Amino acid sequence: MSNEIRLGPPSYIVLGLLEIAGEATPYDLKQFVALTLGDFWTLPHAQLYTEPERLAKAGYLDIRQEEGGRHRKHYKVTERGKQAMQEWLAEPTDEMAEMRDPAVLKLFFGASPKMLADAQLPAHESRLARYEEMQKLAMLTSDGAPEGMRLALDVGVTFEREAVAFWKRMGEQGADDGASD
Amino acid sequence: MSNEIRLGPPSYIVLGLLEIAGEATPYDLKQFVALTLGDFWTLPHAQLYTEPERLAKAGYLDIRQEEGGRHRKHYKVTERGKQAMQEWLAEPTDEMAEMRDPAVLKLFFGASPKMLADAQLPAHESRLARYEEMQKLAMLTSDGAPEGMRLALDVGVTFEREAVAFWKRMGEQGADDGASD
DNA sequence: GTTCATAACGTCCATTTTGGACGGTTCAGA
DNA sequence: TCTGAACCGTCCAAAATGGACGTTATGAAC
Repeated sequence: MSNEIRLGPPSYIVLGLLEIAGEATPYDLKQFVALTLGDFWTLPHAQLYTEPERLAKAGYLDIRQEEGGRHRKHYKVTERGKQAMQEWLAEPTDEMAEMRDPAVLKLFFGASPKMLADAQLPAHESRLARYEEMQKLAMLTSDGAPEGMRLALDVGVTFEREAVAFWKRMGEQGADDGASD
Repeated sequence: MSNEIRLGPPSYIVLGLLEIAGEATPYDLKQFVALTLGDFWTLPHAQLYTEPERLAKAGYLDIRQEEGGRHRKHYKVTERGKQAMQEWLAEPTDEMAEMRDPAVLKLFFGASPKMLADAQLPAHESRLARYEEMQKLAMLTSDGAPEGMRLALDVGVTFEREAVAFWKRMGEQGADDGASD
C-alpha cells in the first residue's frame, strides 16, 4: 500500500467531505457536493467513485464494503488522510482563481450581449436566490455551518450579485449587436 | 477528412483566435492566450499544439508547414471553421460560470482566512492592476480592441475588485483562527 | 403479492485535459 | 566559434470528463 499518488483539489474535496461526514458512500458525497461545493468546483460523479478508490489504495481512506445487494462502499478517513488534509489546510496558496464562463467566452469573441443576457440573467438570478436562501438558513441555525463554509458562501453571493448586475446591464443595452466586425 | 469531432470551448478559443490572427502558429496562439484569455480560461500549452491538429484533421483549419529548421505549422481557419464559429456565437448558452478557486476551497474546509489573505491579496491586487492597465490601453486606442474583449475585461475587473475587497476583509479580521472546529 | 415504472445507485469506457519532462533551434555576446 | 539563454515543439503518463449502460430498491397500481 501507500503508493505515491498526486493529491489535487478533487482529492482534498473527498478527504474534507469525508472528514465532515465521518463515513460515507460515493453517492452520499455526490449529494453533498451538489448541495455545497458543486457550484464552486464541479466534479463529475464518476470521479466521486474513482477518487476515493485511489485515495484508499494509497492509504488515505479505509473502505468498508457492504455484503448484500448494492455492494456499497463506505469510506472513512485514516490518520494518514487526516494528516494530509491538515497539511494542505495549513499551507497558504497564491494560486489564483480561474473562472470558466462559457458566456464570457462568447462575449469575448463577439457574440451578442443581449442574446447572452437573455439566457444568463435568469440563470444567475436563480442561483443567487438559492445562495441567499442558504445564507438565511445558515444564519438561523446558531451553531449552523462552520465559519469557512459561510465565508465561501459569501464569496458566491458577492460573485453572483455582480454577475446579475452585469448581465442586467448587457440586457438593457441596445438590441442585438453581435456580429459587428 | 471531416471526421466527426466534438467541439468544446478550447476548440472555439483556437478557432476564434485564429480568425482574429488570420494565420498563426501554436506558439503565437500561446502568446496571445497569455495576454488575453489566459486569465479567464486556462489552456496548457500542449493543448495549443494538439487542438489545432485535431481541428485541421476535421477540416476546420488549414495547415501550412515550414520546410526548414523548426518545422513550424501555420494554421488558418477554413470556411467550415468560420461557419462553425459563427454558429457557436449565434447560439445562446445558459451554462453557468464555474469558478475554481483553490483559496476559497481551503477557506471552505476551515483554513485560516488571515493566512490565505496574506497570499491572495497581493496576487489579486497585481492582477487587478494589470487589468486596469489593459483597460486604459484599450480606451486610448479609439479603434482599439473589439467590444467583446472590452466587455470581458470589464467582467475581469469587476471580479478582481471584489476579490481584493474580500481578501482585504479576511486579512483585517482577527489573527489566524484556522482550525477552529 | 405481483407487476411495472421510476428513482436510486454504481461502473465502464472512449476522449480530452493536464502538466511537466525532454529535446532541438535560434540568437546574442564573449 | 563557442556557449548559455531564450525559443519553440513534441511526447507521455496521469487524471478528468461525461455519458451510456447496468443493476437494485421503492412504492403505486392492479
